[in-house]
Amino acid sequence: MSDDSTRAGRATSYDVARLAGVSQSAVSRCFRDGASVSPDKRARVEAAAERLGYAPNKIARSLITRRSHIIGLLVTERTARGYPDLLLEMDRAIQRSGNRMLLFTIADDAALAAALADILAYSLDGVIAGITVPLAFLEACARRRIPVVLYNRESPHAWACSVGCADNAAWAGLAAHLVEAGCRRVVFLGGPAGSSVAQDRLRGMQRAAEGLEIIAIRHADFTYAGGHREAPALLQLRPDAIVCANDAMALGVLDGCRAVPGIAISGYDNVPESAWPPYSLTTLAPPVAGLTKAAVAMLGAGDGGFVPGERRLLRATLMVRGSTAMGGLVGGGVVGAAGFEPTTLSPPD
Amino acid sequence: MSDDSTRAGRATSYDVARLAGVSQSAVSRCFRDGASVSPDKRARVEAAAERLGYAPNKIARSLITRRSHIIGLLVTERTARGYPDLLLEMDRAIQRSGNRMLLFTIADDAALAAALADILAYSLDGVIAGITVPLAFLEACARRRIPVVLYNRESPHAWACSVGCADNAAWAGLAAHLVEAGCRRVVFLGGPAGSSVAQDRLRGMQRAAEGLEIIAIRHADFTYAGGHREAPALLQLRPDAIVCANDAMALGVLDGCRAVPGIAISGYDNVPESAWPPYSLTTLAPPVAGLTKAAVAMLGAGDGGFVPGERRLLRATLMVRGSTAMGGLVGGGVVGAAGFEPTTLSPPD
DNA sequence: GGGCTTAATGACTGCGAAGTCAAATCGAGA
DNA sequence: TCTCGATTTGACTTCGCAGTCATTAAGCCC
Repeated sequence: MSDDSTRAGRATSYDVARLAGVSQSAVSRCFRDGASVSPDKRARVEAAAERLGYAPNKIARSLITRRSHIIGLLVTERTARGYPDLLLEMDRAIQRSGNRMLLFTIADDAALAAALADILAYSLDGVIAGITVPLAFLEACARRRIPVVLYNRESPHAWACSVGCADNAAWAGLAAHLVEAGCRRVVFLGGPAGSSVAQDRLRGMQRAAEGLEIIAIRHADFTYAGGHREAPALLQLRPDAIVCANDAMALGVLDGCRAVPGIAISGYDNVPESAWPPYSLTTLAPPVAGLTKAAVAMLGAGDGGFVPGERRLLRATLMVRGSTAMGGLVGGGVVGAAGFEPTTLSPPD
Repeated sequence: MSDDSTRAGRATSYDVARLAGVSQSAVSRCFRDGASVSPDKRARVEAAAERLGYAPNKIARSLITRRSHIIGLLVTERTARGYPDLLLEMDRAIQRSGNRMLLFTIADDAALAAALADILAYSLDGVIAGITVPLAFLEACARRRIPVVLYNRESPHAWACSVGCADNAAWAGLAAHLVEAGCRRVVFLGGPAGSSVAQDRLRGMQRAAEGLEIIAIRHADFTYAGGHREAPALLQLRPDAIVCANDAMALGVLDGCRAVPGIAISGYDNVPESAWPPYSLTTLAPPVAGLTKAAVAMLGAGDGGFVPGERRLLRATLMVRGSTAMGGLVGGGVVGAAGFEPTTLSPPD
């Protein structure tokens, strides 16, 4: 056949209008809600659209509606690699809100600057930032009325909303648990200096360290390899417990300390691996599904509008496992295999 | 101040033109390459743009240039969760090509249909599919000249390109290694029935099984939990080796078999965890960075054009580790800790 | 059947930039 | 100083669709 459907490129609303014998306006009305079209006209239009494989061009539409239905997610490369479930849950929540997710994994300052410029250039419908962004960017978003939700960090600007994790109770629970397990001397293995969540977690532990003595604070890079490298130095401090700022490091520390039993080790994030038998890592579990849902909801993308400056806190829970059992870590064998359901997960920098 | 930069919304090229005392055309020319503008006029325009915080609206631009500079990535939820480095490497490669990545994680057929519709509706500049897509979609892309690259799967349509992993040599290497380790009776733990990579890997192993007897083929769901669940049944078959279609399952099997030493276990993907001491998993390593780079390059997004129907194969390598050492797995202690550099990774369904 | 409200309809404009084209400007060579 | 080619320049059109508005048709009550 040589009808319009075989030509290159896609059909436009004018093509459909011509084929259906109606105006372009009528076609447009058939593809958006709230417009009134007579049943027979709608049928004709839909038949023509079907025949031409027509669907409205969302780029063109967004130019006039000023809504792209695209939401940007800003994360560091480390977060993208270490917390796959975060990306997955975000995309799920964003899809459920009727939008799509444009991913910006940030490697360095240049990449961040480019990403922020693109967010404005594409005039996205909203941004979720799992990374610390410059104040000037928030100001630009405020001026352009672009909703912003900061993930796991507080907002320095009245425009941006934020979601975070209320983990004081969980930290207190961990501290009590460690005391009960007979620990006194604790080493805290923190994250990179620039990371705001690393700071939050250090403070969280410090506030909770009732009955414990934090004999040292050391730093690694939030990775398994970093924790593993740090293990010997940590052992030299002769601690009863090593509290790590995230699971990846804790797992590395744990593997680096297997030769020395009797040390309790904990993490933060509750990544899937922490539940695996060789680790059975005690950890603090942020409610990632809830946080992502809340973040997307606060953007006001699906339904209501964006309410600037809101802050939402969800409670973290303590997951006690074998790595802090009486007498410390069990030697590496199977330690009470339980469920390995895809657990919840994690927060970014 | 009450200049234009304080008003809501962003400045347009007309605003800049007015402020600079030039035409909109001139402003436009200043922000794209290949156009000639006199130096002083360019300076005036840039000053005005700076003052107004102007940058071209990429949505509006894409309407007329027909290039959105957005590339879609289609993956299953399982892939998104299990292979974070794949997403990361993809986004890196896409960013380097001057584009952005729109992520489509697919949960079910409805989500797939919606995603494919959106890919057409947003008229993306290209699609990389790490999931099997309907032939009709490829036809639609061909008609609209939308570049498509299939990741880890062959194309059923002359339009789409594909990248894949040449792993016959690696499979042969694994088989030889197992024979040398004294293995004869092999059980293959495959993936879900619908997965094309699961089938590829089964066939890869079958072709290579020189000197080995595949005494059984069983199936799990590509997850750690699935492998762990399957372990007891596998052990009942009294195999010398268990060859798994991916690392996640292999790690689960390994943890489920620790009580029974002397069984070689291998995986496929070389995920970071496979290098961790308690696992030290022998595995086949696909060149993920190379595959992602190739996929993006074949889209022709950065420079040249898209050449339909190309196929690119990159070689996988065998990573021999402790899990297939003489006499099988070592009991769970530290097994030769080596480097834990973020290893390469993995392929989707 | 007249006057009324409500629904349906199409011509037209605008979103914000890029591309086209002809006019204007500039330089260099004769 | 004049002419010819090359560079600048701005008016105008285009991309595809949604929204505005005035017009027409349809229902409805008395």
